[in-house]
Amino acid sequence: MADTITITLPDGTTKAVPAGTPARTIAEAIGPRLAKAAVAARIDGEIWDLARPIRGDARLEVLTDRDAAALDVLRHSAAHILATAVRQLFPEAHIGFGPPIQDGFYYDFEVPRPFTPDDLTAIEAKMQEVIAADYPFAREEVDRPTAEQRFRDDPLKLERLAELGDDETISVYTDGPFVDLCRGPHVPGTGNLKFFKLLHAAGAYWRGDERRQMLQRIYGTAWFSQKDLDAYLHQLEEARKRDHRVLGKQLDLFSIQEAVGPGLVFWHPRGATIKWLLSRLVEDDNVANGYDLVYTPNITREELFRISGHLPHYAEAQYPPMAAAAGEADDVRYRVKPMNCPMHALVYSSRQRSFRDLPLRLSEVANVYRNEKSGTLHGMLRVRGLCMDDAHIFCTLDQAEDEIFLCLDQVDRLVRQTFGLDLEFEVSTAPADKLGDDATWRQAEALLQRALERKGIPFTIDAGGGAFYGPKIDIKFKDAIGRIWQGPTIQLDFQLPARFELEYTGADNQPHRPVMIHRAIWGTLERFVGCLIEHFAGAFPLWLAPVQVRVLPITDVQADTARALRAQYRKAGIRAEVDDRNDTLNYRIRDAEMLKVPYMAVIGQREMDQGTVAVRVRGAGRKQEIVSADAFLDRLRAEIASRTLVLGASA
RNA sequence: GCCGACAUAGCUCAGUGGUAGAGCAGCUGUUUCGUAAACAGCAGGUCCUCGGUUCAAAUCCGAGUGUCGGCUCCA
Repeated sequence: MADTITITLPDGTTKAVPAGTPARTIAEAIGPRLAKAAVAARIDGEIWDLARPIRGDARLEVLTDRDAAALDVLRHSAAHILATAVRQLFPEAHIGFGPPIQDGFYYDFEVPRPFTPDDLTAIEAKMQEVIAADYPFAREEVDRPTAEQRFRDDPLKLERLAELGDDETISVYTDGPFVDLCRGPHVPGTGNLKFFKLLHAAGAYWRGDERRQMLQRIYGTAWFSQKDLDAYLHQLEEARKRDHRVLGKQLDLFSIQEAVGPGLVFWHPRGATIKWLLSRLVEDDNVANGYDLVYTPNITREELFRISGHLPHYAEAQYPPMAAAAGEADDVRYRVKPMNCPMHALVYSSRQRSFRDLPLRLSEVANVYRNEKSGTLHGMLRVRGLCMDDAHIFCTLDQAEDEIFLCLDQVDRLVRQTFGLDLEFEVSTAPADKLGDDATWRQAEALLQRALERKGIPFTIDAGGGAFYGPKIDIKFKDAIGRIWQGPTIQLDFQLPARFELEYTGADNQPHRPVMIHRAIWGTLERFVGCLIEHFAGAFPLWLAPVQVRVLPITDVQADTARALRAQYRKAGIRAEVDDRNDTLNYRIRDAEMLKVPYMAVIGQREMDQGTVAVRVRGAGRKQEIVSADAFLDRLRAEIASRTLVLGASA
C-alpha cells in the first residue's frame, strides 16, 4: 500500500499527501479561509466528512456553505443535534430515522407520549446547549456485534441494522452524548449549526407503513445564514396568505359545508364563473381537435366496476352500494361512479366500430365521487366530489403514439401557454398490483416515452407509480412561489379494452382490439382552480376574473350613468358591476382592491360630461388613465380575447 | 383511517369555573365625497353536538362531528 496518495483538486492541480490524510488537512493547506468555510468534502463524487481519512488517490472538492450538497449535510447534522437534545430530555425515547428533506430535516422518535408545543420549545433550547458545546461529529466503522451492543436499547436501530448486508460498512456517528447508526456525512461539529428552527411535531408510521407503530416526528428547518432562514420563514408566511381556503372565503369563491359533508365543494357565483370558463375552454379546445362530447350517468349497477376491475382495487375508496330499484333482482346494487372510463367504453361498444372510426375521442366534463379517507381531505385540492375534464381516446396501437403526442400538445397549449406554468413530466411505470403481462407493460411504457421524446420533452421516471391498468405520464406544474402540483395526466391502457371486449373491424375484415388512452388536462376542476387561486394569489388575469370591471360613481349624481355603462359592458360580454353604495370613494376603491377586481372605472362629474371613465388598474395605485367609455370597452375585449396574464397588456 | 392540536357573532379573534366581548362586515340615519377604511346609532350568540362532574361549565372530563398540521392513501 502506497504511503503517498495523489489528490486532484477541481482546478486540475494535484497534491501528494500521506495516505490517510483527511480533507480538512488538505483544505488547511490550500488556505485558512477555505478551511474555515469548509463543511464537507466531495471525494470522487461522494460526500465525505472533512475528518475522514482518505486512503487512496482521489479527486477532492471542498464543500462550503455555497454548495447545495453542503446544506443537506448541515440538515442531516441538525437532525442528529435534535436527537441529541431529545435523548437528554426524554432518555426513554427510541430513535428511528432522521434524514434531511427539502428545506429542512426531521427525526422520528418512539416515545410514551406525543410531543407538545412546550416540549418543542424545551428541545430547541436544549439543542442550543448542544450547539454551544460544539461536540465534534466522530465517525467510526464498527463490526456487527459492536453495533448491536451499542444499539441494544434501540429496537428500531436494531431492525435497521439487521437489514444491512454483510458486505456493507456499518458506521456510527457520535456527537457528545449521542450515538447514531448512520451512513453520514456530517458537518465537523455541532457548533456548525447556527440558523435553525423546529417547526412542528406530528405522528408518522415507522417505515412509512400504516400497519406498523406510529412514531412522533419533529420537523425543523436549517440554513447557513439568518437571511436564508428568514427568507424561508417569510416564504411560509406568503404561502399561508395565498392559501386557497383563505382566499376562497375572502373572495367568496367556494365553500365546503358540514351540513352536506366534508370534501364536497359548493362553487359560489364567483368561483363558478372560473370553473365555467375553464370547462368551456377545454371543451372548445376538445371539439376543435376532433373530440366528441358525451354525457353519461352518475350512478351505475356495480357490476360495471367489477368488470373494469376498479371495485376490487379501490373498494374502500368507493361509496357503498345502494339497493336496487323496485322490480329489479334483490342482489342488484348501484354505485355512484368514481370515474368515467367504463362509461366511455360502453359508448364505444354500443355499436360496431370500424378502423375508419378510429381514433374515437370521447370527452366529458363530469362529476365523480370517491370516498377518500377523512384525513386526506384538503380544501379543494383533495375532495370527495370531483369534476374531471375527462376524455378517453380509442385507437389502434399504431395510432397511440400520435394520439399521446397530441395530448401532450393540448397540455402545452392549455396549461403552459395559457397560464405560463412551468411543466415537469414524469412517466409512471408498472405498480406491484398491476393487471396484464410484463411485455405489454414494457410496450406501453416505451410508447409513452417515445411520444415525449418526439415532442422534445425531458421527463423523469416514477418507477412503480402507474395505475393498475397501465402506465401514465403525470404532469406537474410549478406555481408562482415554486411549489409543485400534480395536474394533467395521460394514461395508456390495454386492460379495459380487453375487460370490456372492445373491438373494431380492421381493413383485413378481422376483429381487432383498440387501445385506450385516458387523459385529463385540468385534472379536476377543484384541484386546478385551487392551484390557480394560490398561483395568482386570487388576482386572476382579466379573462378569468369573476368580476372584470367595477364601475364606481363618485356621487349619486353619476349612479345612473354608471348603471348604464354596466348594462352596455354586460351586453358586450364583460363581467361588470356597479358599486354605488353609500360609502366614500376611498372605501369603495379599497374594497375593490381587496376583492382583486382587475379594473375600476371611476365616474365623476368630468367623466359623466365627457363620456369617459377614469380607469384604475388593480395593484397600480393612484395612477389612473382617462379614456372614453367605448375605447375602454374595446381595450377590455382585446385583452380578454388574448387571455393575457398581465393587466393592460392586450394582443 | 392513524397521531396531535383546535372549534366562541357573517369573518378574524379575546375571554382558565361565577350575568358572553372587540374589530371588521351587516342594517338605519347623517354625509355626496376625485383614487386603499367618513361619522353616529342599531342589531347580531344552541360558546360545534350529546353526555358527565359541579351550587355553578364557553371554561374541567368523556364520546361524536368538523377543521388544521403531519403520516398512510390518491383510479
